Amino acid sequence: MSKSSPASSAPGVNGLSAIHSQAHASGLQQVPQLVPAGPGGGGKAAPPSKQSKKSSPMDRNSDEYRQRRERNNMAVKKSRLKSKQKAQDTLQRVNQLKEENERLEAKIKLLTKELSVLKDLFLEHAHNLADNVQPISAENSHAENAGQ
Amino acid sequence: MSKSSPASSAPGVNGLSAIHSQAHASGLQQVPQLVPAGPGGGGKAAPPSKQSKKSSPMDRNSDEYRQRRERNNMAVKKSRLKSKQKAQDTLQRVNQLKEENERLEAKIKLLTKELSVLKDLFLEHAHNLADNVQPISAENSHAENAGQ
DNA sequence: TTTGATTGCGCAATGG
DNA sequence: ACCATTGCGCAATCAA
Repeated sequence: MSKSSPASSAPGVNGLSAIHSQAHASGLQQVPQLVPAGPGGGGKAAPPSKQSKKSSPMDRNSDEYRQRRERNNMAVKKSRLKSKQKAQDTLQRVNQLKEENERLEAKIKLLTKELSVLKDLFLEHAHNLADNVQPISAENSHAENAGQ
Repeated sequence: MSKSSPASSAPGVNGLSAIHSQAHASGLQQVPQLVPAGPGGGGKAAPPSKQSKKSSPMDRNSDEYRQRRERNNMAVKKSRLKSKQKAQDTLQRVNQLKEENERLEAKIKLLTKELSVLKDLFLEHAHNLADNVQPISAENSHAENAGQ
């Protein structure tokens, strides 16, 4: 993360048109072609002897450079593939979850119904029992007298 | 900062040390203002009649070119943003579904338990009834008198 | 035909 | 030093 992009143009409002042709730092490659003399600017009188790779813009013709680029390109490709795959998996996961959800909901519906039936049966029985227990006053309709 | 070498001359960059990969020119190269013959080989002949499309090399220094590029860059940015957002939404959706799933499962568990309890009660009653109905060879089993 | 939207790709900076 | 990620620009292609 992080976003330290060089300068680049600022899209924005645009007036866009004034600064073009500017070499974009990143996207455009214009290759300096050769490594200037190093940061020191002027001179560097021959430092020790080992300074070959590093501390220099690294020239793009270098074999090493090309190699690194190629490797990176592969890595990028791989990474992107992976990323895409993951996204797809996530999407699949959504469908999977949706299905399971439906399944669960159906089950709930079923259970609810079963429960309802059973409860009704219970009520019926309870009434029957009540009738048995209190058949005395036959006319008394409702009113649950509990106890005996 | 930086240099402004608009375009004036071709980079001179060299080009490619070797004919690597395809002619696809990707981000590199500022190619002289000339148009290649087309993507490699492809040879998709142009449709009959109607001349090819852009026969013009379309110079990259062109004002119009820069404008088009800029527009496309914006579009690309936008598109990618959107894409990223969508992916994020999908991820969120997954979590949402997962939550609901848990909720449903909990409910199922509850209902199942309730059902189980009711069934047991039911069996008990059934036994009681049986005892009442068939006390004949009843050795006084275990039954619990319905009492209430 | 034009124009925005997408997509594959390479480069470079940066994170690990 | 190396690979993995990520933002970015370019160009080809799609879709209106």
